[in-house]
Amino acid sequence: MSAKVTIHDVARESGVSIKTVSRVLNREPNVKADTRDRVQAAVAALNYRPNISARSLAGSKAYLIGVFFDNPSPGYVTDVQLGAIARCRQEGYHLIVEPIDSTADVEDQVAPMLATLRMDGVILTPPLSDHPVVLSALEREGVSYVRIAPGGDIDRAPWVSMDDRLAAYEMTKHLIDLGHRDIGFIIGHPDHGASRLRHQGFLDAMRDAGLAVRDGRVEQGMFSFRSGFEAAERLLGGSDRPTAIFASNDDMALGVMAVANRLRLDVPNALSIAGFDDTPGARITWPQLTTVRQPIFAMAGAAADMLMDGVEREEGAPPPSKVLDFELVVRESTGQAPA
Amino acid sequence: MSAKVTIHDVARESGVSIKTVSRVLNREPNVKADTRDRVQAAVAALNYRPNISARSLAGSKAYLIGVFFDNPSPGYVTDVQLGAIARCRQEGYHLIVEPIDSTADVEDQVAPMLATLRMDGVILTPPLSDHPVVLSALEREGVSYVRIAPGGDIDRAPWVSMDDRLAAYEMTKHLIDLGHRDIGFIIGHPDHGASRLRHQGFLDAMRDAGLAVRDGRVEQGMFSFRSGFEAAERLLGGSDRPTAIFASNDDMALGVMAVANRLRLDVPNALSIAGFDDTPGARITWPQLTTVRQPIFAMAGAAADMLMDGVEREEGAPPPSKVLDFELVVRESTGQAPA
DNA sequence: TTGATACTTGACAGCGCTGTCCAATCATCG
DNA sequence: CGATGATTGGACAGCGCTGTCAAGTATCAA
Repeated sequence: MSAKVTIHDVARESGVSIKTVSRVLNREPNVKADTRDRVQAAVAALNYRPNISARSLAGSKAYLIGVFFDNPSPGYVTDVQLGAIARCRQEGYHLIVEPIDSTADVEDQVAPMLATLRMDGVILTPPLSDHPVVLSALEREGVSYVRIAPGGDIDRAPWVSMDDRLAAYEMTKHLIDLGHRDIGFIIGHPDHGASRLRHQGFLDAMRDAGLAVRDGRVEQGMFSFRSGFEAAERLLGGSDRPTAIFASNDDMALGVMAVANRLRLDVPNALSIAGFDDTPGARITWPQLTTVRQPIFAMAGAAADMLMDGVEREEGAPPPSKVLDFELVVRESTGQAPA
Repeated sequence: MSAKVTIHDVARESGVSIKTVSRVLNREPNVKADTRDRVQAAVAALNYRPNISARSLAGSKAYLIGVFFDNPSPGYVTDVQLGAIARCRQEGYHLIVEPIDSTADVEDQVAPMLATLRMDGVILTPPLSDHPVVLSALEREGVSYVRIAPGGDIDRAPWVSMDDRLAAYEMTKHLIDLGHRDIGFIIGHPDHGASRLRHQGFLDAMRDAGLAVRDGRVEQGMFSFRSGFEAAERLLGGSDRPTAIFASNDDMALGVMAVANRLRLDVPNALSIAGFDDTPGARITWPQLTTVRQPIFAMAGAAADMLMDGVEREEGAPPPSKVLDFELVVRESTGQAPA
């Protein structure tokens, strides 16, 4: 193990006090350019890295950002992590991941962890973005947080999102443009705020096109493959079936695809299927899924940025927020409506 | 923000010195039961949590375990994280995730991170388990690590694994028992140690059954859906095709499934398909995939345990290791060979 | 030249905890 | 009953860094 280089070594090497080294490290103003250069040279020469524990003990920053998730879609979680880390690395921050089991006592999981590890901030992923106990625990402990894709109570804290309603609207419009008139819809998990928005987007698009949503054409799902499968069985079970089904996420769309395969319905010629999220699974099927690409990577990066900037919110002003662009990904699972 | 409770508060509350509180916290011996109880009562009453930065600065433990991964299958990574965390929570440890991009300069990514954050240990997932630069960086910095499913150089450091060869052997045997004689195989990514072992298991089973592996029946894949798809096109392209295909992971098996669908080959009646890993995708298809369930969750947990125990290896003795059981998951994608 | 006003730098005191070392207390035995 | 060793508790010194505050130095107008 290489002997630990400390700030004292750097100070000695460059002939200044440790405080000045600290100033250079933290990019504080009021250091002569010449001094700064000498210190930086010493840092490089000794290959010095500040110790994060000492920094966080002495100072106010912990250089640690948490990511909380619950019962995650693996692809989503991984994307969030990658997006957040990409930003954190540049600033010397690290990412702590904390799965939360919201079927157990959430308070018991969150409170101790916040007390032991004073994180600079936490990124909340759905459905935790809307979990009241998590939010209040964070607030009580004074840990700032950013919500990804919150479903409501938008003025409570900073958030990053995309326009789920608009995305669902455009996907529905895509289907309508292909000639579909009778479209089925599968709602997402009721705990996820996005579910409502996507449903609304679907309804709005249908209304704006002057199309009726027929009875029994909207099914409740849970964002899981199985729930999509079961919803599709109900939707496609009789002889009177819709010509297209729009599922609120890819997993459920894949469930629909499985039912279609089983019923020997040709996708997309007999039935068009659309998903939402563009998870890896969307490409791991044939035909590949038409879906909406969420800017998850970018959303997480933006959330990390907000946390690291540590912008103080002014009294009365709305919290900072950011809406990123989605992208309609049209692949082979949607096509012209049958005549 | 609730005022911070420190070890001094607990000491005052329970009428002992801070050192004694520290002893109780760290389960050190030589504290009278009575004293221990008083301290624990005070800890509970004040809702005290030791500050992790102070602990790691003063002591030798950091209470931080790293998980390194590269270009991960999201399901795999998530499973590893969940498995590791389950153990870490009990001991008050936290998990730091660090994606490594092995197409860039690995040294530049690993060295600074190890220096700033003195982790107690690192869990390496494939293909990083076999990455020479990562291993030597870790060794140079004196950070202990556990490799998950290493492909070779087994005596270098502790590891956790399953018997990939045997699992592939048994899956092949399952196919043979169903009457298949002409079986195709798709090899995994050459950088993953497991690829070789799975291939070997396949060959061994064929040999033991007295079956020949025909020319052109073994294709190289890259563990991706696309590579499986392309391999399957070659395998199934002509009229002379195998009756079963065993892909080295699920993603590739799904690729095979897609080709089969496109060619209107009935699975499993005309073609049996087997995968490996039991990723979520294995169930997100129809028919569902026969595959091998890797005990990823358990392997990660075991790795975390090894790290937290911090067992010192004796000179000359082989490093600790653990081989966990796999499980053959027979679902609908494999069936009797056609007559 | 002088005082006022920047700008730079450093001394020092902790942050909250553990490791070391010593003192006090207790049990046990010849 | 004193001596011996084991058990238990506490004082104290940092771990490596940042925040505070004050001192030193350069700059400029009067």
